Amino acid sequence: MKPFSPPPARAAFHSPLGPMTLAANSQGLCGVWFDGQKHQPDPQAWPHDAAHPVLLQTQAQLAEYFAGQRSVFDLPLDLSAGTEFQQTVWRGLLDIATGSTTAYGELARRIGKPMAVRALGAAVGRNPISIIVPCHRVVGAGGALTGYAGGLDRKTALLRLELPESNL
Amino acid sequence: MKPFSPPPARAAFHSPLGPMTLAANSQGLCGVWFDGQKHQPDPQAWPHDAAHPVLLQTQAQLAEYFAGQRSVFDLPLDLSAGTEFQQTVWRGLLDIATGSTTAYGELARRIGKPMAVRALGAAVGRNPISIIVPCHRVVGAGGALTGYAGGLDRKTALLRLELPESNL
DNA sequence: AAGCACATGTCCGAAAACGGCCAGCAAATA
DNA sequence: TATTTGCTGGCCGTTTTCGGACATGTGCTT
Repeated sequence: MKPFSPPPARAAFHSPLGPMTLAANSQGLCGVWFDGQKHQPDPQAWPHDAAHPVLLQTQAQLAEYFAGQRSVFDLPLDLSAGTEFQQTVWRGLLDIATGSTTAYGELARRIGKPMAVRALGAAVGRNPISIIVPCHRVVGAGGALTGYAGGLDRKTALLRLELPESNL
Repeated sequence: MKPFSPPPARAAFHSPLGPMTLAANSQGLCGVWFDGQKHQPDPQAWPHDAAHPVLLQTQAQLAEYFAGQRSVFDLPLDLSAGTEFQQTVWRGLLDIATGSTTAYGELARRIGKPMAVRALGAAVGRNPISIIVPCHRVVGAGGALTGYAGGLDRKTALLRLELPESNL
C-alpha cells in the first residue's frame, strides 16, 4: 500500500481552446488537462472544490496567459505522481522559456540521458500539467510538431500564442 | 488514479501470540496483522496515531477477546481494499460463529461460487483483518488446519482459545 | 534520398503461473 | 476387507511475466 497522500480537489477552466480540468492537492497543482485528451484520468475521481486556493490561482494565471499577458507561471507544483525518470523529464520542460522550442534529442541530452530519446518522448506525452509544464514546446529535430496529447491543433495554437510573429 | 480515500492511521497491539499492528481510516478498521506475517504491508506506510478512536476500540476488544471475555466484535470495518470477489469472501467469513469452523468448500458454496474453491482459499489467505474477520475458522474438508498467514501455530492457538474443550 | 536497426523507460494487454482446495482413484498398509 | 496415504487433474480469481508500442534521433545500408 502506498504512503499517505493528502486529499486532492478538482475544478474546471474554460479556455479558448476548449474546456479543461484542473487538479490540486495540498502539495500543489497536480493536473491540468484538456477535457477528453489522451491519458487524462477520470475527472470524477476527485471531489469538486471551486474554493481550493491553488486552483483559484491557476485559473487566474491561465486566464492571463491566454490573454497574452503572462509568460511565466508562479504556482506550487506536485509532480510526484510520475516515476523518477518522468519527473526528471518534466522538470526539464520547465527550463524551456516561453517563446522558444527544444527538440526531443536536445532535451534528452540536457537531462543527461542522450540515449533515452524515445523514452523521453513517451514521458513528455504523459505530462500531467499541460501548458504550465510546457510540453508543447518540444518539437522534432527538424522543427516539426510531432505530437501532442491534446491534439496537434492545440499545440500549434499555443505556440502561435507565444510567438505571434512566427509562421506556424 | 483511484477515488479519494481518507488518511489512515496505525497503532500497535501486544497480543499473547506476539506483537500486532492495527490500521484504520475514517471508514473504519482496515487492517489487523501479526507483525511479520505473510502479505502484511509495510507498517511504516501510515503515520502512527495512538489516539484514533477506532484503534482504541479495537485494542480494547482484542484484549477482552484474548482474555476469553468476548466472542463477538463490534467495530466499523473497511474492506474496500480488496477486489469484489475478495470482499464477498471476507464478508462470508464474518458469518462463521465463534467456536465453529467451516470448510473451504462449504464457504465457497455459501457465497454462491461452489466451483471457486481454490480462488477462495487464496482470498481467505489475503484477509487483511486477522482475528476480527475470522479467517482462522476455515479448515480443510477433512478438518485439517491447512494454512494460516500468521503461521499454523497461531491458528491452532486461536481455535483453542475459542473452543477450550476441543482436542487440538 | 529513402529505408532500417537500434537505444530507453513506461504502459497496456495477453498469457501463463500460482495458490491456505477437493474429489477420485491407485497403491500401500492393517 | 477396511482404512490410510499419495498422486492427478480440474476448478477460478489474482499476480506475475512478457512482448509490443510509443509525441525520436543517429548512423549505416541500399
